[in-house]
Amino acid sequence: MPSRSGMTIGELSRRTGVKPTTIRFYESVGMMPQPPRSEGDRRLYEAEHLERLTFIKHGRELGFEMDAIRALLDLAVKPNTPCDTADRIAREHLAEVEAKLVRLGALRDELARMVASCATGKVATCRIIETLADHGRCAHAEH
Amino acid sequence: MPSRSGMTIGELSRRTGVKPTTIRFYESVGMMPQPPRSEGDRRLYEAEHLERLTFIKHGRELGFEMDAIRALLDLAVKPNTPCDTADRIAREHLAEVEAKLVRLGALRDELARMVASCATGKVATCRIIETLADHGRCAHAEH
DNA sequence: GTGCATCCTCCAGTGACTGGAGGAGCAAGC
DNA sequence: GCTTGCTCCTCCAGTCACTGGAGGATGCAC
Repeated sequence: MPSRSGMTIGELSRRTGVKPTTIRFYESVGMMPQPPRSEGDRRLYEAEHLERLTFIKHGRELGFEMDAIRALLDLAVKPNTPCDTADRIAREHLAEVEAKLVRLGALRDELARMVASCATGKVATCRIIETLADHGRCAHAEH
Repeated sequence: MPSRSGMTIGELSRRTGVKPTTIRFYESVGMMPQPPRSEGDRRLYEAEHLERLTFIKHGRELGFEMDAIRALLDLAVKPNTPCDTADRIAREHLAEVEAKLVRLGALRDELARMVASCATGKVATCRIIETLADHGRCAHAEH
């Protein structure tokens, strides 16, 4: 079954939610292959491109860096290698995400505290400014 | 009480944990003032610079964008204005942070699920690759 | 006076895009 | 056939918040 038509970059964009400029960018950095072109020099994409772009998009949404996604894509196309590498990449990323969650949680508490204690008075007594200026008054974990 | 000596950029760096290059960068974009120089053209910082840089650093750690910090710094130096603006900035940021926390939590769950379900077999049966490739199998909230 | 650390400026690079200029292709309506 | 308006093309510059290197000057201890 040969490809009947292929979709334009706009259609691929609509189906994946990735902007045309970004798709072209992915092509330019080798994350997406150069697709065949129409007579009028337009990119024509097939289902395989849709899949690959979905993979990339999903990876980016999960916060993977492009290098990590590249590695995962390499693995994805040779299905008989053991998946230790994919596992390691995901595990490392999970650790990072968990650390970030802790940080961000502390951050939210600090901000909530700041907002709550601002009695909408003058800046001179505003805790938001104080909290940022004064280290001693800071409830943030990492100093 | 006039300033006795002033510290070098290296010392300021050590005390704040902000790299010299970054301090110079902050100066170049107007976030930090141009400090007086020594005879040998070195930057000499005083306590006020330490405070301001701490303010900036703290703001960045809390995830404020540089424009927001600039706005807060402007407020901080004129203490008689009402702090509605500072309050608004913090409130907006708090909302963003809370949204981010939710997203990141979902992400962690997804990643944990991915890692847990990888039976260290072959890539062909590895859920990490699957999860990234296949939209249907995805537990992630935003599609 | 001789190392060596620190400092200086300037400039280019990073990641992951984004947007604009300037032009060509294409489909629909008149 | 012609015009309108959208999509597409390439190329290039800009974004944010830094980071790092080149090439040279300064400062200080031994």
